[in-house]
Amino acid sequence: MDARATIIEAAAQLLADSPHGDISTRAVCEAAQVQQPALYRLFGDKAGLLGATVDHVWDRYLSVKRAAVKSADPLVDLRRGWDSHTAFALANPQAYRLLFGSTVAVATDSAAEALRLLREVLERLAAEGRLRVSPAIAAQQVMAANTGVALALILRPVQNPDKGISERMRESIVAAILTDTDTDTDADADDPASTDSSAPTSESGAAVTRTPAPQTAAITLRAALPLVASGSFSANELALLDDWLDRIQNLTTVDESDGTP
Amino acid sequence: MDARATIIEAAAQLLADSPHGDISTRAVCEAAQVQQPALYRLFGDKAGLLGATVDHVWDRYLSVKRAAVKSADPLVDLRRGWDSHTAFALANPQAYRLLFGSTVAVATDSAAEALRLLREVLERLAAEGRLRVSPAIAAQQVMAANTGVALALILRPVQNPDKGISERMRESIVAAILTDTDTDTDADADDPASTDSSAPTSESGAAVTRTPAPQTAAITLRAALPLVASGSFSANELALLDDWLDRIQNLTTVDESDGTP
DNA sequence: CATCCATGATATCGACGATAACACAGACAT
DNA sequence: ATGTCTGTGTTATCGTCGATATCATGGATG
Repeated sequence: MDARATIIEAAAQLLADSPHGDISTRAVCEAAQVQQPALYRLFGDKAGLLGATVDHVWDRYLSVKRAAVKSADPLVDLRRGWDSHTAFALANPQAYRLLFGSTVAVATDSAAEALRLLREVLERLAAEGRLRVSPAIAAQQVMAANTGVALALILRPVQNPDKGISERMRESIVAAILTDTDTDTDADADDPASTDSSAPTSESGAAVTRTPAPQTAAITLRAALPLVASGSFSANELALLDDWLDRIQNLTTVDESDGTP
Repeated sequence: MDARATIIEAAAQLLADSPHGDISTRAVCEAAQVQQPALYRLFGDKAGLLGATVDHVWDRYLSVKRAAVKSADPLVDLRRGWDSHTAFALANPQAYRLLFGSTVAVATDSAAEALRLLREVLERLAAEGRLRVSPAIAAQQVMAANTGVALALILRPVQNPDKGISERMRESIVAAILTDTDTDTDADADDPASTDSSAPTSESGAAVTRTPAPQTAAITLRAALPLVASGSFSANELALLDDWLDRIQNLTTVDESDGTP
């Protein structure tokens, strides 16, 4: 096998196994059965090695992404791209941190292509007159928000145990960059998993828009609960009421026209 | 001066001057006129030194933030918090990267307090019935989006030369977490200087007049209660919940805690 | 005075990034 | 065949870094 490929493979493996994302060139050389000068002749620098390694990991990911067929609706492709971005970040946290959380290896080929694919989808949306802002600005916003949630999930899993934050942020950004006439197709024509829990309150369908959402009311009441704490309820009653309000505010979907047995 | 404070000051200075955010304990010791064992006795570890340094920079930032007076409209405070967060990231890029772009020194006191301040603002919004999601979820989303744009501005200034991305993202997230009746200001908020006075012109009238009355929230929730009836609650639970909401909506206690005119 | 603890200073260890110096093999032209 | 050039493998080394062992000193306190 090519020595360069062997070194990159070993570096990628060590990087994935490293808990802190820091690997040493010596360890890479030992794993790849190569001396240090060979590594420095091939990559010139440790940054070059890391860049090539991350580029390789991204390339494996992008090859799958490139093979994906374009949907008829570019909005579906946009959502798929967001989800695959988040999935890649969670699957390769160390490589992702190197690419999006540090100044090492900026603007590698794969990262540029990822951004290019995103822009292509957004330009398709713009061609259909569904974008509220320019594709360049929309791409900036989508990329920044996506990296924000991905880094939060990677770096702070304990503070952000909620796995739905990616879907929520995705729908928020989608609603922000799309025109108003397009915000009705958000929650239904999507992957069958559980992404419809993002914004069921106000605009998911015609059924709920008429009545005030109980989630919002529960949130409001819960926040105002300390004002009534003193006189009328015991501590236990308040605790139980708070539990129930929490249950209501976390309800996923309340469409009465759907799901009722 | 305290040796610990001297070391932290020197470390902060070196960190701010470092182009890549990597400082050595030896350089810190030389700058602070201290031997290495002293540093290790005081901070135990390099991570401890970095954590204390970043904590110190954050504390300076938070002292300004804490001193800021609360506005009558929590939405104004939310926007101010967002802008100051972005400004701090741009003013202290290296410290910001350490705190939000790496696993070093997670969950320090200052970072926790920053999140707590954000949650306080969001809870005030929730108490006024203007929040579409729970304060915890809204805080997650706001923080993730804010760090996303800040890191994009810091790490990729050439790819993101647009300085309005922070304001755009801010309004997108604001529109996403607020209820529909409150989302009328996102049309144009590009003015970077007058972020404090741009918003309240059109909405502060409707917003401030809304009192954080638990009675109103109870009425709203009670009206929406049939939507959550099936599935999550038993008939007896629903009956008791309805009784309690009735008790809350009939409360006659006057809230003297809030002195807003 | 004796004991103990906090601080200071020197030297050192192992790991790391990076490179110099040298050896060796093949390709090619003359 | 000889010489030169080039690419590659090997050893040894340099300077830096994080971290620590070791010893000395200087008070406090009893």
